[in-house]
Amino acid sequence: MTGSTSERLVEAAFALYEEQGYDRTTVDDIAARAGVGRATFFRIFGSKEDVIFPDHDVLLERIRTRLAHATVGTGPVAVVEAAAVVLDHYLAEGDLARARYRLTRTVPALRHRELAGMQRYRQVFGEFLRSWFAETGQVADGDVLGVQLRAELLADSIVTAHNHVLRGWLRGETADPRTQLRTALAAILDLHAPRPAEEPAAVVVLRADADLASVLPALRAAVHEPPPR
Amino acid sequence: MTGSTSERLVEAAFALYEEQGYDRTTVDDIAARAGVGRATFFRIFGSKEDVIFPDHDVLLERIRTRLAHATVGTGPVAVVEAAAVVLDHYLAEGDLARARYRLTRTVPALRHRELAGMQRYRQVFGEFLRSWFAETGQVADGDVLGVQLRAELLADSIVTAHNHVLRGWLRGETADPRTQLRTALAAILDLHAPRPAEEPAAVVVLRADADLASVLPALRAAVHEPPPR
DNA sequence: CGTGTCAACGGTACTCAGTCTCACACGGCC
DNA sequence: GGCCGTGTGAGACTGAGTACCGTTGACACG
Repeated sequence: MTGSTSERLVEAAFALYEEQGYDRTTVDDIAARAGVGRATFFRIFGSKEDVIFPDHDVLLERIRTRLAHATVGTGPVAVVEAAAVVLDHYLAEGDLARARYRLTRTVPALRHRELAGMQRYRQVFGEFLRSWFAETGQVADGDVLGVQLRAELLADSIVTAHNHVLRGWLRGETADPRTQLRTALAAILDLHAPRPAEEPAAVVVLRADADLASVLPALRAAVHEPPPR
Repeated sequence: MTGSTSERLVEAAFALYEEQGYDRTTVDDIAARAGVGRATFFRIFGSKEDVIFPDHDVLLERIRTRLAHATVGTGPVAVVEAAAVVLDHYLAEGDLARARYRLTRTVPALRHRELAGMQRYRQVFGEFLRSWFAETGQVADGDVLGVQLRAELLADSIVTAHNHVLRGWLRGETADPRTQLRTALAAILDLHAPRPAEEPAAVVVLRADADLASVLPALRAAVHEPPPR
């Protein structure tokens, strides 16, 4: 037997779901194929559906920490990179992600579970954006939509854009999903940006794989420097 | 016994879910309280969760017919009224909608079912918007986001705005939810409307995988140089 | 070396959602 | 009367998910 118990269960589940279909596969089948007891399956994965999904808790925590490091001026950067964290995870999964895609398209129960998972990402982004809008005054006090709704709307867009790009890659239609996501998110952030725009505005999205704090001073300096004549 | 079998089952289900909790209520309990057999329950409602939700199929069909009557110029009007159809349905439910709200906030299984229901509305709006965008040329051919994604984004916003207004009313915070929905949707449609004239704005997406210094020239150029007219 | 502890696992019994089948009652309809 | 479609109740059955118990094995500590 290779791999941990958890890995063997995941492999067995994916294999059986694809071979004989989700409905015709029992948890007993999966456990037997992985060489463990049925109880062990339910100890590791709470349900028959959870086996095929990534560990959302881990992913959400990574997003939260990335967003928590955002300062007043770097909200958009943090959002883009947080979304990129999730995308990168799926890209790294490769065939596993593709197999999951085939299943979620076919089995309603799995599609619903995926929806429930996505909602948690919306909430995390939404909560961040709500406080960010409030702190930075991005949304005026007398705004028609209000801070709460504007945060929800943008959070929806972020998640939807991510899923759109991801699906494109899963279908093999996208060569460079990472830049596609960044481009899309830049356009979306521009769409949601405050619109007293008579001034020429610039939305700059950077990828700071290294320490963000170390980049910020240089970035500020670069922006505030007089242009070379 | 008053009302049809279906109505009695709904009443019994709501009552028992609130009295003793969703998990501690069995379908047998509901059927017994309504004075019918267990099989009858599953004939009318497919599952234990479906009892408390409105008939989405009917509602979706109403939306589809309303959207189908839209001409090239009346897209936004159709969208607003289609959303209003749904809102009006919930408003007419009154206390029933409020009871459902209490349950969906509390019980995860019901929250997930609600999410699955909402997705269908997103799809209906999304499909309409996609063809409407394509037919009217609302979205340019060389658009960064593309017709498909733009339709998804706007569909998300419509559903989210609806839910936002509805929740506000369910919590007793809103006096006039109908006009509030129309106001919000107007603002959202404006947000997603094609930008009239190309204002001097620069969206710059950079990858700073390497040294920041190597990127700075491009950054300065983007920030300070006037955009090509 | 013996012994306590703790975590992971297997096994089993139980509840209950959901499906299916069969039998029965009721109402038209010829 | 006989016939048929429909709605219903009853009961059997599968399988997910939970709870509990006993076992094993690793790892200390004496």
